[in-house]
Amino acid sequence: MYTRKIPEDLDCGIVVTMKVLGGKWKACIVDSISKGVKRPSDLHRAIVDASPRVLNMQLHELENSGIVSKKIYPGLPLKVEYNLTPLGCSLLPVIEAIDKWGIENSQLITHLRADVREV
Amino acid sequence: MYTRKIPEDLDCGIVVTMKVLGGKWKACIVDSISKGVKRPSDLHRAIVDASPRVLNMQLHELENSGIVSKKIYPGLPLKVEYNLTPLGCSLLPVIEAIDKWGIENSQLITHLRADVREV
DNA sequence: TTTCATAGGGAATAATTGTTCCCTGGGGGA
DNA sequence: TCCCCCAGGGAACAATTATTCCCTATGAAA
Repeated sequence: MYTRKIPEDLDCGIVVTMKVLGGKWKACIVDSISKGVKRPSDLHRAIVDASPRVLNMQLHELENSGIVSKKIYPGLPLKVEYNLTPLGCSLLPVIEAIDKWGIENSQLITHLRADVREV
Repeated sequence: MYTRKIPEDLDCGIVVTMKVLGGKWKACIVDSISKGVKRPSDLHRAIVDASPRVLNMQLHELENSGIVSKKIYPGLPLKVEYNLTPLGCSLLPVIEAIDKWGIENSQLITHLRADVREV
């Protein structure tokens, strides 16, 4: 188990949401699941840029934040499915707002591409 | 200058927005500025948990993403003021959605406090 | 004249997060 | 039998991000 060394205050809504959604691919995962991509292997194929390992870890974190639920179908071949919980669904408008802004402004920040943080 | 080693694809709106808003305190900074806390020293006092150094760095990054603009008043004593640009204002609904979700659900995830990432 | 406030940067280091590589174990096709 | 599918974890390491400490400079107050 890993224990944070630096405490976080969860007074601020922003910090709370970011804690749940802050991982590199979490919002993408939730988004994909909401669009019907529910099985781990499908998610891997849908989000190619994410390494499979992180995807699994972040799925697990989302599960234990109560955002997604995991359903294991008995029998072989193995079948696992992730679904949004009601709490997860309540995140959708937030994610949509984030996605929308990004799409609308993707040109504006093209110059931010790789190597900013200069000076 | 720092150059990312791992490329990012900016095709996904979520990734774009997170690039702009992803720093630990950026959303809080934008939020504060929108509420009238515009001078660096006031921001430091408003967001106590952030170390002053990061606050400066993130302000600078926000500036060069075009989210905030910096106004330097000539003369002494020194006076600097940050304001939201129109682009920055367009982020407000997004931030508000994030904040709202977090506030509404802060109790639900209290058990996520410090030490998750178990197993 | 020491101390505080203003605004901020450099450098080193710590903390966090993500990646890579490799392994478990069973089913099924060539 | 060899290889790929499924679902997933351990360990070590690389990359990123944040913190800490200490520095610049000027004005004003104690």
